[in-house]
Amino acid sequence: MNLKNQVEWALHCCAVMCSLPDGRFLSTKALSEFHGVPKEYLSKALQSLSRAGLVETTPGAAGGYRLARSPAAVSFLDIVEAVEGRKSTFLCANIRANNPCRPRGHCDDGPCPIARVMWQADEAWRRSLASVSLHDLSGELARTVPGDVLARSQNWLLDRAG
Amino acid sequence: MNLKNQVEWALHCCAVMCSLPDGRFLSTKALSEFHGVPKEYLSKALQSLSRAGLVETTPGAAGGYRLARSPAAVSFLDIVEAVEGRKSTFLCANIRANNPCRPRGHCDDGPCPIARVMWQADEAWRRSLASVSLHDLSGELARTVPGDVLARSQNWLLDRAG
DNA sequence: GGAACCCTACTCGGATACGGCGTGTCCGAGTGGCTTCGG
DNA sequence: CCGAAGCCACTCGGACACGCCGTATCCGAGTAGGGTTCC
Repeated sequence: MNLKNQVEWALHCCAVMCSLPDGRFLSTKALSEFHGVPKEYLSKALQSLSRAGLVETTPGAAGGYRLARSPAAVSFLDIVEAVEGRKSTFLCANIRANNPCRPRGHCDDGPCPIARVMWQADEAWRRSLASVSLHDLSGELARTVPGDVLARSQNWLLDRAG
Repeated sequence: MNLKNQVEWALHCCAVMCSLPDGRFLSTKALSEFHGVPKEYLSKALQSLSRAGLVETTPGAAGGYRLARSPAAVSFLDIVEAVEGRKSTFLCANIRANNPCRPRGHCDDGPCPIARVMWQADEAWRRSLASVSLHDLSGELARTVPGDVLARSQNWLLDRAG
């Protein structure tokens, strides 16, 4: 019951893409070196984001990624689901149907009450993630990270991207 | 990012233990046959519940499991955490520390803002699970499952347990 | 008839095997920008 | 001097290897109750 580390990487990549000037892209290479993670594997996470329509890509030299929408329109849930998938955490095998005392054809329709509780918790998790956008995160970062570190990071990335 | 199927089994086992008369125990064998799951493996889930103090055991013949507390005092979260563990679903590797522009010793204290959002969602998930008790589940079952099926299941289990 | 004994059924923990998936790497196809070469 | 061809860097997708963990099974130690046997 762990989220994959690609989720963390994708979130950090989206975070640095928030303050990307128009017309610029961040390459996988720059992002991987900036975060200290393997380039080829990080590429998988970015491809997931691309498949989900959260980021745009440009092929070729000076290519790379940038956000496809405004930071305020991208929630944590969007990113987590892009990487992790949209299926529920709890998989109901409907084992109540194995009850030897259950008449045939009974309990086959309608969700299992136990599954319903688990799915409600899943919903709460998703709601919480959906309530925070990349814009909110940017604000939080601007408040907690010294301005010079932010600016230097920005320049460091732009130096290495098209 | 899936909960193990043992979670589902443990929840169903706890559900049937709710209406167990005082002084009686349900054996692993009975529980496994009732739910149609492998006995030896279900035993692992029950052992997890036992380790967490949610159920009591009696060794020997006519032995088995019963709830250690009243159904109202056992939440879904208790059961899920007993089987799945108590650690968060999001593991923060603190990759922001790899930022080449970050001055040494900076950002090392205080949680990563991204991790904080993920942990808040985790908290929401846990709160949702903690808000439903086995007592609530029993009520829901009594409302949705026909009384004769409940009674017959009860007797079926008691016939096979001490 | 009562007590001691054995047998059985169960819990509990460890050991083991297998498969799937997360993790990580490598490679080839496609594409766009830059450099270089030729007219 | 200018256009075209080649080169390079990057994206994207697939293939592959490795290791961990969830799944599943088996076995032995310990224990309590019931049946059996012996006094």
